[in-house]
Amino acid sequence: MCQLFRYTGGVTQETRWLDAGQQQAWRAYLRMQGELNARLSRDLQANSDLSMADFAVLVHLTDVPDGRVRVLELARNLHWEKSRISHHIGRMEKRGLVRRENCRSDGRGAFVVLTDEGREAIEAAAPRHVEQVRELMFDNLTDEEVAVLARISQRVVDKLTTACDEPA
Amino acid sequence: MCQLFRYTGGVTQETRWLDAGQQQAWRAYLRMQGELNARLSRDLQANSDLSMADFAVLVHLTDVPDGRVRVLELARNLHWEKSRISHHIGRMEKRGLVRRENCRSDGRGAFVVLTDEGREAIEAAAPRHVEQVRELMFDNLTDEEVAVLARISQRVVDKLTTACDEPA
DNA sequence: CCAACATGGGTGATGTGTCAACTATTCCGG
DNA sequence: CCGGAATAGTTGACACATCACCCATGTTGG
Repeated sequence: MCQLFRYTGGVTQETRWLDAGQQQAWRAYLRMQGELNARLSRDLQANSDLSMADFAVLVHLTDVPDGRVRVLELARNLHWEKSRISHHIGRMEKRGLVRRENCRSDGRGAFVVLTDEGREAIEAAAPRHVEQVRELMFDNLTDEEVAVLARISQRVVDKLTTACDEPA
Repeated sequence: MCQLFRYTGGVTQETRWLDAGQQQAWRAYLRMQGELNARLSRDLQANSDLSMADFAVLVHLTDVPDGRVRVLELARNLHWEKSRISHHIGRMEKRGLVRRENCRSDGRGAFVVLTDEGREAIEAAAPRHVEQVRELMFDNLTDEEVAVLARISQRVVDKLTTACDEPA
């Protein structure tokens, strides 16, 4: 996922390849993305026995009344597919971090509910994880760089959400 | 992977939480990272029947004499673990994109070799993929933003590679 | 020469994400 | 009130990444 754009030959059509600066930025970005994720995941797992995905789910549950959310609302909020949520909730349920509950008002629906065990897990995990994000990312960045990162990310996300029909 | 840092209460220790700007940047970054990856992967798969990982391997192989590399050199270059490479090469071999070859000079060793089919696959896939990276990412960014992204990424990667022993 | 160790690489189990297909309920027009 | 469409959620098959462990070959000190 890192040397992606060394490839610059062999195709004769008029493809708009990346210029040198863009190539460098893209490779550096891919590498940061891959390794930062790997590192955070590994340490979170080792320290707290949670994956980043577990963490995201638990965070959202602590942030919602009664620690109860409808499954698809959780999915929308995390920008996950419904099947991903479903599988993941199943696995977390097995570990006792959450439990499912039927919804009275809509027979199709289900709630995901934070268990005490889940709450303890996230409260134990969060400080260390945040500290690590700070250390690996933000302590190395100026305020302006943080602002630019936010701006870039937001712009790309916007582009992604508008460009969902185009044939690519 | 996106609402990670709404969590700001419930812990009384003196944890250095993220400030508002950092939280926003972190969430936006996580979301960009997740969705950009998902989108590029999905389209690459749909258009060319390759994953990002396949692509990365094939790119490296086109970039090396005879399209032949030792397995661990490939791993080091992509910053992958050896078992990841091994599994992945196995799957790519089944699909005819690469093949393995024994190494005479070192009986333990093995080469990964690009097949004609693999070369055709990467040459067919690359232009569209690059075009999409441009469209989704670089066409939305000023030159300065690209430079900042590269700088940020590089600095975080450096931090990651130096901070490999610390207890997190 | 040989025992210990390092190195190159593979394997199987497990957790995870995606896609397509499925079930069950609810909604909505006639 | 009934039949079809939409909605909520689950399931199974598959690709993928990681971990721990394994085997074979090479290397090195005695």
